[in-house]
Amino acid sequence: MDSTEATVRLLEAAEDLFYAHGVQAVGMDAVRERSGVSLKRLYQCFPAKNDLVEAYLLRRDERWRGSLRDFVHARGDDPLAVFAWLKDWFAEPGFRGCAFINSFGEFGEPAPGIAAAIRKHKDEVRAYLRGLVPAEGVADQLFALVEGATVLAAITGDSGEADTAREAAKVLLAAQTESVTQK
Amino acid sequence: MDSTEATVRLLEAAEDLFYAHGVQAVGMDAVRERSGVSLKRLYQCFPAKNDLVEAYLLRRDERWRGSLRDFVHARGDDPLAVFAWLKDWFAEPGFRGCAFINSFGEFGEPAPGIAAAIRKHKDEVRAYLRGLVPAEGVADQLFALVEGATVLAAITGDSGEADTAREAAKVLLAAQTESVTQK
DNA sequence: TAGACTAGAGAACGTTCATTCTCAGCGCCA
DNA sequence: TGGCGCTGAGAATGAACGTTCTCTAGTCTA
Repeated sequence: MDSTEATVRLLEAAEDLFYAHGVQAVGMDAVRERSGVSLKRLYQCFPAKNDLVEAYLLRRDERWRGSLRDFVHARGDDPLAVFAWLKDWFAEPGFRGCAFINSFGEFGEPAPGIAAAIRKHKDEVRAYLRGLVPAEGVADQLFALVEGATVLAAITGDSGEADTAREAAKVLLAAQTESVTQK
Repeated sequence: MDSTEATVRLLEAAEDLFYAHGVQAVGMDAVRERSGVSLKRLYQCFPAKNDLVEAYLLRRDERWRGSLRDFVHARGDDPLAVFAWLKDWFAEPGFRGCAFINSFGEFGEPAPGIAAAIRKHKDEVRAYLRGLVPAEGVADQLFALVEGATVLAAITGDSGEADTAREAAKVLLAAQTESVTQK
């Protein structure tokens, strides 16, 4: 096993474990066991746990947004498709809310790299929604709905939160169209 | 110092510390130091840290909702006042997001009492909003906005998220009125 | 084939922290 | 006054865990 394969296996193990149980609850030994990579190699690839956490977040950000983007793009970049994607996500077996919000909660004073990764994710999602919705204000409103629905679905375990948010988004998008038409 | 005063001082210290730094980052010794209550007494009042955490959450829930309720009631129970209150909250010096969402993130598998306290808080807030807004669907939409704005304000540090959510709420409430009027 | 480097397995170290124990002091009741 | 029980201070315990170290064995090169 070369170093790049070890890195990938570590990141996959870390994502599974960190997302499922929380970062603090998972020891480096658990990552070693699940990845099949020795501790020595682990610390060669990631000199400290914080580095692994940061890499986990950056990787998850890419994959999460990629999945959303592909799904929505296949539906003609309809902003409402975002909420259909959310509903699928909420209903997945291991769904435990937003990894970035959870990490934010876990670390009172996060290491700088971790804090940056969390903010980066939210910034990127916001930028993506702004690209999807002409009016910037409305994009930000949808963003708040997305975050709220995610948090509530995680806590209540009810994927129907996506439908509630979708209904709200529909009204907000229609109101935007009207105000544009009136001008 | 009798036992009830010790309990109050412990809860106040716990709230300050747990909210500011996260539950896991605060040791029982820090609670002892801040409260001025001896470790022995601490463990008499709360046999384990989880009990203290649970009591902290239940107490914070009461106080948080009380503050919101009073503020909104003083403004004629206008649902939009909720977002004015949020904005004030977001701008407070020590604001670090929703204690319940943060705790949810901290504990991958929370102790039963803690999980129950988190769910209770969200259930109570939802019920409160439903009392404030006639249409149940719209109340739930506002709830998602509240949660989303809180999470984003915590991560970005921008209390303006409250305004974004308020604008969205205004549109949603107006749309509700229209649909009622049309009937 | 000898020697140098490397990897893996797992022991070891040092720290943190929840929880419990010890001990000395002090009020309270006979 | 003399013991009894409770208290606070803080040491002790035991576990978890991030990180490093040791040792053994294999592999590649000259």
